[in-house]
Amino acid sequence: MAQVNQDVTDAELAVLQALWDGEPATIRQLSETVYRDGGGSSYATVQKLLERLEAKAFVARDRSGSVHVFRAALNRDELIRRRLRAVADTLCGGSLTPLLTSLVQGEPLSDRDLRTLRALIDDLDQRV
Amino acid sequence: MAQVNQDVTDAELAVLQALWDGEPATIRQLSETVYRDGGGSSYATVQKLLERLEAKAFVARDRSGSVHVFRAALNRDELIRRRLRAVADTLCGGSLTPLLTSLVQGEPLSDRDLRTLRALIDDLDQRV
DNA sequence: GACCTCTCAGACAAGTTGTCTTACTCTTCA
DNA sequence: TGAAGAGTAAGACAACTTGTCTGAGAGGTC
Repeated sequence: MAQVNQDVTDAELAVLQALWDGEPATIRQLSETVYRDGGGSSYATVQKLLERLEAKAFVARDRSGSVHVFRAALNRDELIRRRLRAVADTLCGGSLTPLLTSLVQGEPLSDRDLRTLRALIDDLDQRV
Repeated sequence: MAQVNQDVTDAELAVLQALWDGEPATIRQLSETVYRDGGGSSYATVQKLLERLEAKAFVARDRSGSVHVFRAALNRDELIRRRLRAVADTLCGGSLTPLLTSLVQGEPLSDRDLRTLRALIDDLDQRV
């Protein structure tokens, strides 16, 4: 099985962001959003990026109309989770706990963040 | 300013891991650790990887002896933090909070993790 | 002074990534 | 009906990254 790189590159991410905001959209709409400043073949570039994103199943393409319509098949939270897992896999033997402690200890959290976090944990406790 | 890629590649990480375990070490020692299975020019490979790591200030080189000795200038926790920050920057506008909530909500945490986390937060609360 | 082990500098192929070109297919409408 | 315009499909391309390797030269040691 030809293993494609299961992540999103910068240019691909720009297209995804546009889909997260406006979806669903055609290539033309996306190329106008992403490459606002014009620039010759931006259409073809977006087309290629969408093709690659589709190959990774990160966008879905509706071929039913005469003009294809694209929508994101991966939302921001899923992408975050994917990248966190990648960090855990390469640096923590797959465990997510070190990431948690790093986040809580490392950077100073605002009161608001602390409260949110505590609420989340209380919630989890209840559910047990 | 020629911006070097401020991350660690897979091969570089293998060398770093060896330094985290055994440090400090010479190129020869490292190449024997990292490329246990032998393989011709592993020495030169490790040498190049260390050169690149040094350029990024992720390892420090002691040139005082006739044989250079290397040690890690970046530990695992710092690398974790760096990667988390990269995720936050590209996907959350720099905020780390979405990462936290993703971790707490996304994957089921063990009782042990929950307790650790709660203790960490209590600790932070006290300090305020 | 021959030999060994270093360091240093750079070459290299393979892969990735962003962009562009070309060829072809559909619609649409005069 | 058929020419024009807009779309899709496929692949070429340069620039860059990454892992590996080569060759030249320096410095000990016996």
